[in-house]
Amino acid sequence: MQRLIAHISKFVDLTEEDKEIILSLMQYQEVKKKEYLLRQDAVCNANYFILKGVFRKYYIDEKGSEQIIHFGIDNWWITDYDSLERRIPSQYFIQAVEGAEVAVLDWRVQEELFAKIPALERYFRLILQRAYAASMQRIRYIYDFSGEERYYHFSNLYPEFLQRIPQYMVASYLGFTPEFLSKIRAKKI
Amino acid sequence: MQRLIAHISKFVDLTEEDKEIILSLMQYQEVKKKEYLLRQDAVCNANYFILKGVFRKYYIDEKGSEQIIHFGIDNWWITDYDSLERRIPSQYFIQAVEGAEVAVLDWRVQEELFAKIPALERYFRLILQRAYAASMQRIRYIYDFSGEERYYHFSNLYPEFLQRIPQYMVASYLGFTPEFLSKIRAKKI
DNA sequence: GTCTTTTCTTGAACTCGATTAAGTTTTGGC
DNA sequence: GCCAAAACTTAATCGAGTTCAAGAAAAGAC
Repeated sequence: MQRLIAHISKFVDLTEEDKEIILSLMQYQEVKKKEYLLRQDAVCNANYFILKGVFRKYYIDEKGSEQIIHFGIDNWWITDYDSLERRIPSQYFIQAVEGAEVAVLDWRVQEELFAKIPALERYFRLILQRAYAASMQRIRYIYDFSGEERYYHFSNLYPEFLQRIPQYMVASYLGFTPEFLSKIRAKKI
Repeated sequence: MQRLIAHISKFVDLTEEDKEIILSLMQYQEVKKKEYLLRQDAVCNANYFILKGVFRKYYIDEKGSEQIIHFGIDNWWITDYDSLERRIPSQYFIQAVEGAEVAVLDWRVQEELFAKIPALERYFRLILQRAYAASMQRIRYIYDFSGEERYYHFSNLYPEFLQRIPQYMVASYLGFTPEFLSKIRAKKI
C-alpha cells in the first residue's frame, strides 16, 4: 500500500495524518488471474489502484467478440468513471490478466476522503488529465499508423509486457485480428 | 458568460461570491474564423470554455496532412491539458472553424481560482471524467464500425453540425479520406 | 460580377487487413 | 504424465477504404 502513498505524493503534498486516513479508508485486495473487478451491466462501485499485476478493460462488440480498450498496469488506477460517478450500468468488463494486488477506493468512501483531504480531489483531476491525454494519443496511433507499425511501436515500448500477456489480447488492443499478428511476427523472424 | 456559470452550477454548488470571483478572473474573448487558440510547438496557456461556435483540435500527421482528433462545441472546454499542466510544447492546433466566443481561463489564474473556490477543482475533475469517457467511446466507434457506419451515426447524432463544417473535416474526424466520404454520400442519394 | 482559392466528386488501380478453415503448439488441471 | 482446452500459425480468398489524378462546383476576395 506504500506504493499508493508514494504515487499520490508525486502529485500533491500529503501530511502524515492524511496518509493514515487514506490507508484506513482503503482496502487492500488480492485478485486471482481471470477474476473480475467489474462486469458489463453491473454498476461500478470502486476505483482500483493497481499495486501489482495487469488488468484488461474490454467489452463485447457487435459481432460478439471481446474488444480490449485499455490495459491497466502497476501504478495506474482502473475503473469505469462513467458508471462509477453516474451510478449507471457499465458497458465494460475489468478482468485480471494475471494474479494481482489492488488498493480499493469504494465510491461511498471517496466523497468522505475528498472532504477530509481536498488535495485528493486535485490528485484525481491530475490523474484524469493524464489518462485523457493518453487516450487522445491512443486515437492518434490508430489513425496514423498501420497495424504493423502499431505492433512494432508497442513491442518497443513494452517489450517485457509482450511476454506476460497472450498475443490475442495484444492484437485486440491494437485493433486487429490474432491471425494478422501471426503474419507480422512470421515476417520479422 | 452566464452560460459558463450555468454550466458549472450543473456540477457543483456556487455561492454568489464564487460567481463574482469567477467572472472577475476570466476573460471574455471573441475569436474569428480560422483564428488559432493554440499552435503546435507552442506551450498552451489557457483552458477555453466555448460560449458559442465550433473549434477543431488537429495535428499534422506523418504524411503531412491534418488529422482532426476533436471538435469543441458550445458548452465544452477545449485545451491541451498535457501542455497546459506540464508546461511543454503542444502537438496540437486548436482553430476556430467559424466565428466564436470563448471564456478564457489562464493557467496562472487557474491555481488562484482553485485556491479560492475548491469546488472548481471538483468541477474540473468531473468534466475530465466525462471527457475521458467520451474519448473511450470514440475509440469504440473506430474499432466497432465501418467508415460508412460511423458517418451515418455521426450524421444522425449531429445533423445540423454537418451543415456547418466542411466535409473534409468530418472525414478527417471520422478517420477516412474526403474521397471516401464523397462515395458514401453518392451511394445514399 | 469575375477571378482565385477552397471544397467536393468520380473512376481506376491497388493494398491492408478480415474472414474462413484448417492444422500445430502450449498450457493447465487432476 | 496425460488429456482437454487455450493459444498460435498458415494460406487462400475477399472487401473496405486508399491513392492518384483530373475535373466540377462553391465560396470568398476585390
